[in-house]
Amino acid sequence: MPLPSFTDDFPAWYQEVVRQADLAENSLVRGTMVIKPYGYALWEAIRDALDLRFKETGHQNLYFPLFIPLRLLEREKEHVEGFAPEFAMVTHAGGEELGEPLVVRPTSETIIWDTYAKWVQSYRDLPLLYNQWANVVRWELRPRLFLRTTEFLWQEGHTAHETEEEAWEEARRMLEAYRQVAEDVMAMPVFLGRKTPAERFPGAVETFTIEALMRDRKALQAGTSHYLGQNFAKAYGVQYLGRDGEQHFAEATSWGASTRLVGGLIMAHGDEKGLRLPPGVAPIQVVVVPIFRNDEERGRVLGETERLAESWRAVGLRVKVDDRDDLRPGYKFADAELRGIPVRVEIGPRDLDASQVTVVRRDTGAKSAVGMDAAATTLTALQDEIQRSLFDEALAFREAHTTRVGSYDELRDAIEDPGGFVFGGWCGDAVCEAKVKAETKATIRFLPFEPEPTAGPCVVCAQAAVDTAAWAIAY
RNA sequence: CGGGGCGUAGCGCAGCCUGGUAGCGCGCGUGCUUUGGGAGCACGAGGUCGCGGGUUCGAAUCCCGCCGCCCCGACCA
Repeated sequence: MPLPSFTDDFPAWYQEVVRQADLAENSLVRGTMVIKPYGYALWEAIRDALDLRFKETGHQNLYFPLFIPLRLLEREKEHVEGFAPEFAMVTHAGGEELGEPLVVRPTSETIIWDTYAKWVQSYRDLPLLYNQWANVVRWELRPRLFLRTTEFLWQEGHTAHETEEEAWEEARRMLEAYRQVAEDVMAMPVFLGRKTPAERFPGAVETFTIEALMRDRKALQAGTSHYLGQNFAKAYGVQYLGRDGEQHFAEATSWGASTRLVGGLIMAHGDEKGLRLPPGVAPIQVVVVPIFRNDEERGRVLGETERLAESWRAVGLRVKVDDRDDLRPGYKFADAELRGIPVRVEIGPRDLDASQVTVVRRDTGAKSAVGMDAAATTLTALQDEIQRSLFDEALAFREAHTTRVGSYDELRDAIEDPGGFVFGGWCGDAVCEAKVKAETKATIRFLPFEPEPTAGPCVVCAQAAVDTAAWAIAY
């Protein structure tokens, strides 16, 4: 089945890619999804890349329960108000109405900090550098596979520190971990910055974000890291005896990234033919399609194909031989393209006669003949080349869709065309922020860490700017 | 919750206005021929027509009620 054109109808294209490439499908309860093996493999690759960086920075995994007593959530006022509309609550269990409703976690700060209160007595107990891989539930009105589902998989890091400085460093360190995974593994360039108070995590003092640009020119928040100050420590009574002999509240951070990243991966690189996966996350890096016309050729080709595939696996490539008996090569080519496999190798009688294989890049479509002996080296080098090339292409696309403006008219125009990110001065007033949102649907995605001196006055009200803001229409 | 639309085979749809015993494409199964860009032919399997009630000799079709889903408006990884 051909895909809908992604320039004409991007949402339809997205939905069909997810379906046809066997990534996921909707399940019975609205907003819930079944993640299928190929889609889950993408998540595993992202998860492993993140987990590796968490461990490298000294974190350990642990696990907290799914259910949280409602009263526990209510202790941090801003936090509970922020999440209350999205709660899924359990009111009945064991055949009776519960004395106290249980909230299915929308995030775990509350139960974790309530527990940390028992674990933290002294400065010697700090820092706590913990992370959990879990599912969470936020009741969604407008679900979309991977991008916004009622239940999703994610990781949430929750750390406790002795000093404010340490906690700020932690929040920035984990933002950097997200940047690395997005850019170096997923080949998805991201901007880093702070959120405005309106877009901040409920209960946070500061929220940092990585923001990516999708091929329909909409922005995607791809990961967030929060400096929580002492808000949760105070609400849940996490105090320690300090080096100075006094009681102090612990300093906190939290940080999360979710299965939404799979959606970002699809939308950052996809094209008219389907997915284009960077080798860093591709479950299959090389697909081999054997070609033959009769039983004699079949035996010859399949034998050689398996031998070559094994030699490529031996150098560390993830190789799959598409030996499905009932499908013709043309179908397999299209199928491999749909699934975004970075490199396709065709091996047929003509190749065998010339001691070569035919190599086709998914990202550019370029086809070349490579001698069998050199193939392992060539294929390995190609993975790096494609990884880099996808990143460069995405970066060029983002640069072509990033504008700097000095007035409200320019802002409006730039949101329409070229779309993407629009940088301009901002006075810091939520009224100006809300006005832009109401009139253009664009929100402030982030405030860059380094304000741009050229940004000029607030593009909305012309008062003095205190920040540069990056506006975009977002998912 | 306000506005618009849709429920018929695994998926996408036609049939409904003008009642007469359910059809098309894709997919699925078997066989033969095919195989370097999404194969062809033949045969075949598969349906409580969203649910309940009513009108009628007869309802996917007409009437009443209900349920569910999708799209557009206020929040969110």
